Amino acid sequence: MKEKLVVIDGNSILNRAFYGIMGSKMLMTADGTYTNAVYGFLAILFKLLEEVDPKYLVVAFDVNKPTKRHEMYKDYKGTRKGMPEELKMQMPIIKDVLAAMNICVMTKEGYEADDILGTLSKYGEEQGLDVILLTGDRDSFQLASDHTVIRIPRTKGGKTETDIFDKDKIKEVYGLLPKQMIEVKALQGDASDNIPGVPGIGEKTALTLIQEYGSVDNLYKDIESSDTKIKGKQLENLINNKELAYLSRTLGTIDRDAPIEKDLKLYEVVPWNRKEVFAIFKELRFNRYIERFELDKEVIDDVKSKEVSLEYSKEYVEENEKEVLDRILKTGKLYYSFETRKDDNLDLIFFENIKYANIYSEEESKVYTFKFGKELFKDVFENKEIEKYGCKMKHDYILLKQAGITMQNIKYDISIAAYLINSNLNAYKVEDIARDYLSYDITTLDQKENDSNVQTSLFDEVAEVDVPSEKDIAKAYVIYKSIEILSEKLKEIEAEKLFYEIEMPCVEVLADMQWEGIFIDEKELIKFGGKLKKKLEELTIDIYEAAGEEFNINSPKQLGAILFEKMKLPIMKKTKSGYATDVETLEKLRPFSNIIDKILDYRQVQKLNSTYVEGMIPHINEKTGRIHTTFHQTVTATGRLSSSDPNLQNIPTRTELGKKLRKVFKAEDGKIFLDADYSQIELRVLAAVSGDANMVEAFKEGIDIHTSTASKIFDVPIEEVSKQLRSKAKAVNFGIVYGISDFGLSEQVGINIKEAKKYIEQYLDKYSGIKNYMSEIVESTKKKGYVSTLLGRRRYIPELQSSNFMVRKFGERAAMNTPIQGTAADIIKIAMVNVYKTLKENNLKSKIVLQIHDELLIETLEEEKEEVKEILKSCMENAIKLEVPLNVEVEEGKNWFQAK
DNA sequence: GCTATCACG
DNA sequence: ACGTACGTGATAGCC
Repeated sequence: MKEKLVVIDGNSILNRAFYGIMGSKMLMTADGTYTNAVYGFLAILFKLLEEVDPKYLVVAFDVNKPTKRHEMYKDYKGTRKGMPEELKMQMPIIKDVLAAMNICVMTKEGYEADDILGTLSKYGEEQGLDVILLTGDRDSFQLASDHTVIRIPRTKGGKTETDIFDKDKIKEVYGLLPKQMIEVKALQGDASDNIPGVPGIGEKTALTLIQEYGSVDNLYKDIESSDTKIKGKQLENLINNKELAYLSRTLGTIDRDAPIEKDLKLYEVVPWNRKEVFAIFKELRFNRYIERFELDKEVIDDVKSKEVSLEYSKEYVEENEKEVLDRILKTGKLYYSFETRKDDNLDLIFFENIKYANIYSEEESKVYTFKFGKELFKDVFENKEIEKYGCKMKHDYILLKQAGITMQNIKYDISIAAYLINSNLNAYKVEDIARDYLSYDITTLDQKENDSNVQTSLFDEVAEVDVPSEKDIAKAYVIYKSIEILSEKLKEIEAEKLFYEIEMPCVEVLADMQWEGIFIDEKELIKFGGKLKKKLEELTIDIYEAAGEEFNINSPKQLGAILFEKMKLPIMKKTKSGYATDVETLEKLRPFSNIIDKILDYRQVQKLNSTYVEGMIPHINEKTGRIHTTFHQTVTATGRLSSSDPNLQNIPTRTELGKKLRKVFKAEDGKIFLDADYSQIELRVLAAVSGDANMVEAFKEGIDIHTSTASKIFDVPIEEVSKQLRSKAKAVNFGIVYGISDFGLSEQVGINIKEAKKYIEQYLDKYSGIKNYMSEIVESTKKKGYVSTLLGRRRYIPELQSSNFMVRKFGERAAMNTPIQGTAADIIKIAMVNVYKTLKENNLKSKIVLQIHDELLIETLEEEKEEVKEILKSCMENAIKLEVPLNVEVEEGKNWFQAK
């Protein structure tokens, strides 16, 4: 076997990686440094190294200066936009990484990476090597030969694979020799490099011509002879643009004799400088790669020196605690972090309590650690005059509540600030913020501490050390230190009002909701579960009988085998791993067998039982008998809340059976639920932000919006809108909010794409304001990189910069949807804050229990009921002044089912 | 840990 | 021509 030389077109691959990576969420550090291209580049590189295991490896880059091609043709690459900033900033990073990996990086002034590929492949062949060129650029096909293949990566569902093009493959695809690809390009040109080619000749024609004539020379020989077959416009174009064709051929020809350093020794693959690679990966947060190559093992000692110069001192306060505390708090500002311990005996929500309180003194640049005690801290945390600065303060609020303390003046939560700055990240812990905004790594602080502890305990067998955690101490400092930067950024993006007036007040509201929880009748729930289980047994028997054998109905794989292999039902749709068996697919199979009905029933009942009965029971708090869901304020990209453990924002309501579950969510004895719902909030927001006259008017007039839409797009009078038409219009309205596609609408409504397209055209015709709004929002998002809600909440949409059609389209839909969903989220948050405040001010005992995006569930007393109804309606409807009225309906009931 | 499915707005 | 509605979280199966 021959030795192998791999040459990579660095620019091309980096570019691919930049645009190709879907989960761009995780690939940007919070301070705006993008890392996705570097990450993707490495993914592709590692994969290749694994597959090919080359002896020699070179990564070639373009030089950011004009090349000889520019001299020949001043408009060369003239249409190319500059690299987006997000990609440009990754250029030096990848070079650092490659340097640390001791990989040969090659550039040559006046030449492009392509030319280096060409030259090295020639040289490699001469040296008797097999050459593999890795690039995203199909121009390189001209370089293929018996000993040179081209690999083009493609991302497929997060996995990177490469298509291999050798001489034969090119013959197969294009019917041409590699060298002839140059000839094709001479005629076709290349839009991305602004190589002109012959006007009027595209890929198809160019291919056909070269297949027929072999080369540009031969083609013109034929044209210039008398009996050419080519005629008409095409002939004219060819004749008139002969020079362009030859210029394009020259421009498109890769130089195989660039004056670069040819020395195999330089290209040899050698071990990495692992410490350096580790340091870079650590900074880039490439933990996957660190683990994969076990980079952390040997380097842990080295990091210590590189890491953190946290500029604070610390002190454990053992006496005169009160005085020390008072002295620190003279500023009226409390920067704190808690260290907690597990606590099985705890009678409330969490199984942990506060062990130490770390408090940062700005004046002394010092973190004081106090043993936590209610006596010492109650006054401090309940003092409304002292501003509290922390991280994840909802959590702290509940920890304090468990100690009998109700935190007041929750002023500044850095996780919330970081979320507003970039809502795309998936963690906003102190550690994350320290890393992203201060370049500190505080995650290893205790490890180091432990290491030294272990050593001492060798001598002292029962050295049960219980010293305060270094990491938790550092947190108090980080909270103080990061606020400067976070606040500056908040100001920069004009999100201060959103932060101080909506999100921060919301922290207490949510904390209180979580603390109060919602009552659930466990007995009744279990009874309901019993019924479901019985039903499941019956259905199971029926299904087994219909199938002729027993199998696991819950396994899509086994179910697929039964339906499509054994029973030979028609296959409508496939998934990656087998047959699709989702509801829509099964619905279509209904006519073929009565097993389908049973399976659909089974699925529904199984879902209810497993998720909502069995899944709910462990969440019933032993002491309170209530469910304390966790509301998340920093999860969604749009600004909505989310709920987990359990998720109480997706309790069934769409089916009769599922709805019954809501009966077990009850108001306490003597109390009653109020359920307040915004009607059509998203469409109203759409009307308002787009200012579309027709839609605004419909809402002002109080006409049913779907009926109104139906009348508009189907061109029938309002009175004559049938149920069917209304329901179709409703789907269109929904579609619009989601960033409509004809395909999506056709799937939803069950019509063909053409018809769906017609509906949409009609819609955008009648609602021209919405049409304009949608195209403007996409444009501005593309330009700015983010969209904003009415209240200035930002969402970055890097997908919009993608060259991948699918990814970009997704970005467009997200850009259209976010201002709508996000503004609605802003509005209900304002409403919640106002409701909470008003209830409190009026000394009412009512509590907000749940928020379900456009709905608030309140637990109230009979005697407060009417007053609270008024408060709800007024706070919610007047949360914001829009071009259209907001409409809220309030229902009441003993349980959630009734109140809905 | 990933995939498929399905619950909600 | 690309393949397609937006935003979430939980469960089960399977590797």
